[in-house]
Amino acid sequence: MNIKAVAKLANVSTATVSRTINGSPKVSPDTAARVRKAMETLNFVLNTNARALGSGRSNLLGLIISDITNPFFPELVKAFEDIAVSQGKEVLIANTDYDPDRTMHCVTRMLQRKVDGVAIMTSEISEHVISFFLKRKIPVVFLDTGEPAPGISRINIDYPAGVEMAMQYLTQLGHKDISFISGPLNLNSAKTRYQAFMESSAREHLSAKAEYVQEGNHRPDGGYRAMQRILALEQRPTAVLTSNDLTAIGAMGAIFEAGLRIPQDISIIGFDDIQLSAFTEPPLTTVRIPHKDVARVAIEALLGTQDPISKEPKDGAQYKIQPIFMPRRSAGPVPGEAHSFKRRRADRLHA
Amino acid sequence: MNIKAVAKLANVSTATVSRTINGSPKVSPDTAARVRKAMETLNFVLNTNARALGSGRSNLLGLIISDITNPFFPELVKAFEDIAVSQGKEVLIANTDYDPDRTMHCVTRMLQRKVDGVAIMTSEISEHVISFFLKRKIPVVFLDTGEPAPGISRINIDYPAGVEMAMQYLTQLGHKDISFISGPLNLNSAKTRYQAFMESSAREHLSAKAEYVQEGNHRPDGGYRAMQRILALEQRPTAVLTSNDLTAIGAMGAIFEAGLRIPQDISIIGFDDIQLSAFTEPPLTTVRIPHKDVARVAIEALLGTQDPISKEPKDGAQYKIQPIFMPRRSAGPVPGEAHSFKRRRADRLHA
DNA sequence: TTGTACGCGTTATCAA
DNA sequence: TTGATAACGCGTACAA
Repeated sequence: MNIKAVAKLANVSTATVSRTINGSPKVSPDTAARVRKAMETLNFVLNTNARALGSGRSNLLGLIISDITNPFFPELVKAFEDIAVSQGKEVLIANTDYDPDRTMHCVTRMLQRKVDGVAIMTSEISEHVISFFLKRKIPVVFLDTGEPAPGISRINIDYPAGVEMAMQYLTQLGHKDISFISGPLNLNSAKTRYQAFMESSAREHLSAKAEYVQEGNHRPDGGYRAMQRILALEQRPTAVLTSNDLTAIGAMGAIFEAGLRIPQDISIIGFDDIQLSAFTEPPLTTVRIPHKDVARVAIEALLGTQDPISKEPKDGAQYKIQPIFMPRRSAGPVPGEAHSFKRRRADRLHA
Repeated sequence: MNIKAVAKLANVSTATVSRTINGSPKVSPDTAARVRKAMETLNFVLNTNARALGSGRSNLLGLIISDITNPFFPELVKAFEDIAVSQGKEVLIANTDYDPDRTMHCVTRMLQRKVDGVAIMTSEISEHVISFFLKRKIPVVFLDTGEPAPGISRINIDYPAGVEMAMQYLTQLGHKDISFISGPLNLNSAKTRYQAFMESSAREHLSAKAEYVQEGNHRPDGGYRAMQRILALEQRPTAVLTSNDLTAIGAMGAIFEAGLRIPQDISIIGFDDIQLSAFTEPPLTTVRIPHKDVARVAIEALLGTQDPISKEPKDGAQYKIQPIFMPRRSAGPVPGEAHSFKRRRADRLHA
């Protein structure tokens, strides 16, 4: 069940079989047909290991993410895979779980499998591992961290703009006491969002009480606990911004359990816009990260970043992705004040 | 940066390097040390393609799932990966999206990469593709479908038992009019759950109105729409069972939008117990599928199913997984009747 | 248009 | 305990 058996059955050389497989134009239609028939009857399956070994190319794109359990990532993975497949590439997924050891292990896997490019969608990666890829001339695209360089492309989500939209929305609704539940602050990605909040908060001259910022873990339980701490505060904020949707969902649980209403008593806004956020009660107002764009741009960067002639990495591109504000129903006017606030339709079905 | 360079630097043959890499006992400690040092200085990375080609083994376990966007699967993937890695295996993930063509493509990928075993966690796969794996003596484990056979293991979730627990719970709370929102009924997995409901419903002598069963799509939007249809019914049910948690979450949105309360006006129960279901409002009563057990058992089946001596597949094992009922707060006594119902604590933090 | 023959990096067999 | 060398299955010059 290798190329040789096919060649024998079709009465051609292995080279012709190989050419047929790879759609070479210089193989006569009828021999090609004969070869294909032989493959069919033999149930021939190409050995990609041998192919990669011989050609040096694996047709594999690596995708490193930090937490497959956070719905944002599966959505990203799916978009990435869809586009990759449409370009004739396959995807090798690796999950770091925010663990440095495991991250290193993921990088090794990518190297071992000779990927044609890697998208690193976790900011928890030491810059020096890039060199591993660069030395081997493997194109890299990063999300959310660092500067572009030859062979390295960067995708930056405009967090400040996203946070600003949310803050503007809240201040226009009369909120002045706005809390923030961050992600784990030892993570760069979380820190970036946190800083964006702090800057926006300063710009709007809001009360910058230290207790108004509580640390979560980007998971519901962290948001839940952080919200409990916020609710226990002497002077409770009237609105809460969270570092991601999962955090917001956890926080909503704590709010309801305290017998408060959303958004009448307290407003809440998430970040990411995972599919489920349209189906919480009330539907979650959030800031969407357009994950399809992220995926598209990542693959574009990976496939376009290597000069097809010299195999030298070209100058890496830099992409900026604009978040989109998604007003739903978890954020409303500040309590106790009259505001003209158009209550929106549910929007559950219309992303 | 191949084994040859390492051999040269360490003044040994490539065979010795290979033996060192693979921890062969018959290589003297000091030569091993010399080799390791050489690997270090050269930043040597093993080429797994070459290894797979030479040895015939890939160290790769395939995992085919149907919808990575459904949180149940990432949780399963993660558990599967964790165990696989702890056994020195890697995981190749493939997502079918319920698409037959794509499914076939996934199978081909597995074959091409010469996986050492495949876990097929989607029931949407024609039984004849098994032969592809069996012919090549690749162990297979299926979830939720078919009979065990040589080289094929099966994991069956006891859906009837799971549904029965939910139904018992509801009937004991006085419910007699219980609705069911199914998954897409062209899918085997959805059909199984649907049938379990129908049987349980008959057993409990419940009103088996045809309109009480509505078809969803295993996603929130499907649950939302199905619930709207149910709410429009002349005689509304007092409780709704759903085919999975995502469906339940969508249904809850529709209930709230109709101005009804959960569980005072209507009770709802999910299936799967995804992480988020503890953080909905109210927390979702559901039937847990213990995904860690599923993952553990799957890998056990894959790794134990091939006779290590003869390489002949052993008789496949059959495993039955018992679901676990997770009472939270979305199901309560039937409206308008006095019942002794202990309202549970939230349980958000304690799975 | 087709065939021959070598190389890819590793493992495995057989000698030493 | 180590070394030399033949596979493994495919791609690809180069030749025909």
